[in-house]
Amino acid sequence: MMTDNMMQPFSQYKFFAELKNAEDRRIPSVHRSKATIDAIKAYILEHNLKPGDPLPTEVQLCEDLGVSRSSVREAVRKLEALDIVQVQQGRGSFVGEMSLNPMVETLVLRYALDHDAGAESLRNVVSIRRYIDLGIASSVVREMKGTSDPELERLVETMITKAKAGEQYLEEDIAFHNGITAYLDNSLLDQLVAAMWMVHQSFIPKMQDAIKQDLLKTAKAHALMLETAQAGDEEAYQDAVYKHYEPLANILDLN
Amino acid sequence: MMTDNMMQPFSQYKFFAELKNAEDRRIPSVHRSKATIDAIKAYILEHNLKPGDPLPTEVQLCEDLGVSRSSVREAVRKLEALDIVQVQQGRGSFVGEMSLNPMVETLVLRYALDHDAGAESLRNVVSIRRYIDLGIASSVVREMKGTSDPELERLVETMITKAKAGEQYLEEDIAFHNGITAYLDNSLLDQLVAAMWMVHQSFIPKMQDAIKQDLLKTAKAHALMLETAQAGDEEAYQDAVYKHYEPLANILDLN
DNA sequence: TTGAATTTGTTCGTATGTATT
DNA sequence: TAATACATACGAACAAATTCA
Repeated sequence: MMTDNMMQPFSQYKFFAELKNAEDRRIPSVHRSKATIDAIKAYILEHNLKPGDPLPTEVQLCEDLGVSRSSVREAVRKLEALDIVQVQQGRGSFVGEMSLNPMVETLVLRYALDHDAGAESLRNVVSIRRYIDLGIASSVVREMKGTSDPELERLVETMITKAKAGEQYLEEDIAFHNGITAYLDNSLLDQLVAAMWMVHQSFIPKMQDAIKQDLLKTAKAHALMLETAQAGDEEAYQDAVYKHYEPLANILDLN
Repeated sequence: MMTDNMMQPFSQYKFFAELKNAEDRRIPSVHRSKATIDAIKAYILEHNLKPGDPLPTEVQLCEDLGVSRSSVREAVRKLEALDIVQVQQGRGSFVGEMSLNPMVETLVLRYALDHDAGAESLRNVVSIRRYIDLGIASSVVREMKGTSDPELERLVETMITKAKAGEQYLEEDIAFHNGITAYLDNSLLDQLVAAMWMVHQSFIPKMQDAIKQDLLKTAKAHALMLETAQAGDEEAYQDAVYKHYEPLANILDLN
């Protein structure tokens, strides 16, 4: 079932090769939106455009592809939803960042849908966050061993201070985790961690009271993660990760 | 317990509540597409619809929201791109699966963009796959210890057989990894692993020759993963994971 | 099998909002 | 302030797919 879908992302770009060989080739009369999407993707690939680079105007695309304005607009809308294209009224269309934000949006909606499975859904997200933190332990420790990081230390300080004052520290929290993954030089990982964190956080407001008493515990776990990583102790780092998720694990019945 | 509170993070959907209280309230004249999207999302939430459930027709939405058909269509297009809505010509629109497929599509394009950094992009994806496999080791071993799994064993057999014959085993490969994660009872993890695998595989054709000689090595690593998991040996399982990615790690210069 | 009704797919023309110069 | 370029929105009309009598 997945084999067909799987190969699709690749073969779809063949369309452009055909387009090149026959400039006057027109898109079939039905389902032009899909073909138009492929054509725009192909245009980006062909010209090796990077995020922020301008795309042809809607009218231009209409002429080049031989489709109507509406079809082009609907195609652009789809690409916009995926953050492949950014549209600015009055200016034009540009190549997007292709971030994981659309995924966040979808997951947040999806996990809000069935109320019964809501708790389990949040459990899934938190689980994955912990899996990743455990899985990167070895690499993190190797990269951070013997280093010092004033920025991360400042974040830890701030989180502990805020925790003691009973305040949340959402920004510092994500900044800390991204500061850790930054050592791994993997931009996709950075985004994935940030995305999971955002889905996670979008559900947190409702359980603020439940975790409020554990704010300090989590804040100190961050400190422990930083210490153990810099000390080069992988096992202790993984223990710190478990401690970090312990308050949530208790609430969500994570095992 | 958290069911009702679960709605809280979705203050963005306040629009719909306002719409209900003032029936004649119309969406602002500019950027209706965004508001229309929110309204459709709200409709799904409000009616607690599940994947496959039918949505109102385009005309219906036009009347209910007081916007033109074009606006509704563009809004639906965006939701379709995110797999939040599925549209079938002649039948209607339905709630989508909200899968991670859109993310796969985006990542494949994004990583196909700059050929120079293409290798590093693939490196990122493979790295994440390995991080996850390492991170779930502890839980996998705990869940699989002392069990037996004819299906997984059959997959391992097939992969080794095909490897010896010099054949690829894409389907068996992903089936194996999903068979492992199945023990963790985390549907989002299943999809994430499958998604990363698909992004990964979409780049494989380019390096088929390079990894062809390592087919057997990887196939046997799968066998080792299964054995060590069932034997309850976490450390050996992690070693098996490293072995599993070794051929790729060499090519991609993973550390 | 035919045909009508329903629903989405596509096009065109027109008017308006927005940003740049 | 005016002109230009561009995206946003609307509505009517027809095409194509699906369903059902």
